[in-house]
Amino acid sequence: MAATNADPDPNRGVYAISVAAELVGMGSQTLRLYERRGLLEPARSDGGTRRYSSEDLDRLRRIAHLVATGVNLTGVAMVLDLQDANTQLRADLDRQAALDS
Amino acid sequence: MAATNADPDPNRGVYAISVAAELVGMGSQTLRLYERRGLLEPARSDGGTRRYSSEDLDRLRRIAHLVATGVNLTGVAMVLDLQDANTQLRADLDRQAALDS
DNA sequence: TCAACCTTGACGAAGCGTAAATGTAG
DNA sequence: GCTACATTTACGCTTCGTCAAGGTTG
Repeated sequence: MAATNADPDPNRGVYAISVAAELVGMGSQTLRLYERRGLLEPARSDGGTRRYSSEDLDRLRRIAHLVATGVNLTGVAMVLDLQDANTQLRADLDRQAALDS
Repeated sequence: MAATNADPDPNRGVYAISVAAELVGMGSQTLRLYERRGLLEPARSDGGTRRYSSEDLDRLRRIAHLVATGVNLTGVAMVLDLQDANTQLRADLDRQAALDS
């Protein structure tokens, strides 16, 4: 199979807060607020500066969509968990169905 | 199998708004608000008076729990749908697993 | 060195629950 | 006829997003 380890550039997809905020269309303060509410936990540098990964950005985009719909932050956390559980269940079901083919 | 049709008392489990509110521990105005936000649609009498069924009360209790957790009404609607979908998926998965026994 | 980061506190806007006013159903 | 229902409007309280102040990281 193809190599999936040993990323040649470990800094790829790692962004400072202002860049991450720009990429997802939010303000930096908003990203800090979401973290304080437990919606996200970006990595930190040794000095304490936040480092956003590509996965963090994906999650922020999902959060943005829910917030735009009118869901508050407590609801966002719950909806994200339920959506993930739902996705996992569908995958399990597909795998089970394949056994019965 | 046992008879599940032909309910001998079709009014069983049908309540006026003040009774329903008391049973679920809310105010009547709150029930009207939830209806206006699309969380619930109780039946109406010919004159327009709301009639809450036992299923309506169950749903109201689920709503109460989510609201107490801090989810707003937009989020409540979404969470209820996701929970129901989740429950359905688990049932499907159990049924599929039984075929592979 | 200085721009971008950090935290904390404060403020306006919107949503939620409740109460008041007025009229109708049972 | 009188109580409980209906709807609409208005009012406090909380949450969310943003800004400002003051200090630290890179």
